[in-house]
Amino acid sequence: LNDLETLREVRAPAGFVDAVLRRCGLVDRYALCESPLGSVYVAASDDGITAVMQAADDAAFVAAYRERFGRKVERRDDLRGPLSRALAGEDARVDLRGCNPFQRAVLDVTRRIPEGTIRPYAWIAREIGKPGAVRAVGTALAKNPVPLVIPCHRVVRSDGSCGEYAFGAPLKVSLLQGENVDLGEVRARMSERDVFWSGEDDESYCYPFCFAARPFRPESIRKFHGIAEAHAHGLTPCPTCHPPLAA
DNA sequence: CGCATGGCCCTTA
DNA sequence: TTAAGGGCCATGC
Repeated sequence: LNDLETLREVRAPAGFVDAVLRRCGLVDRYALCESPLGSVYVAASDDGITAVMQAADDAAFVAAYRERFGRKVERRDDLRGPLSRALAGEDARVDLRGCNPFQRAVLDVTRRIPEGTIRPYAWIAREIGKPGAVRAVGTALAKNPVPLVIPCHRVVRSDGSCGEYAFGAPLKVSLLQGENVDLGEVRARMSERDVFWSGEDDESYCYPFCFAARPFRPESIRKFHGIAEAHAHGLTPCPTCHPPLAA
């Protein structure tokens, strides 16, 4: 019964499901996969993906994995395809058992940031109900065990600058460029404080960085200084980027 | 603009 | 128990 329930919940590619459900002990499995960051080691347990790491070779990876997660991990090349698909953004299960509730909340929100989209650290903090914990959000993302799968590279500073990244800021920039995110434009948009945007026929107002949910056409953008002005036009907060409801 | 500073919250040693 | 320090932020020059 347990296995049936698990099977029902898994939304990962079929090959991955098979592998994950094949209970062959308490040892995690890994494969070397190609990614936008180059070759990376990706590991999984029965519950989902546990780690995405760079390492010099297999021995170094196995040692680093044991050091960080306290678990043994063995190579399984037949997982390469499924794990690669997960890296590419396909829906896959993730095993975050090593994360505390705060970290998990941060990662859960970060995971829902769509490709080609960015969000500020401060936005994540508000989303998890801890608007003051901005800095701690950065720390939590720094320890993201599954970068790319949980796209922490899409979290940037509130002024639109890129911010730090576990694999180095330059790689963060190129990942975003690969998703057609124009950081220059992002920066320009976010330079205006307390300004909210809406499209011509939209019923809601957004943070200016809400450009994936709402591809504003330049000629039809309406800008509001403060949300009171947006409310005066009968607009409601965007259900995706959740701008404030009241001042 | 760019830079420095104090503040903030959470984790770790 | 405490203190230090981080993928930050808002201010104030």
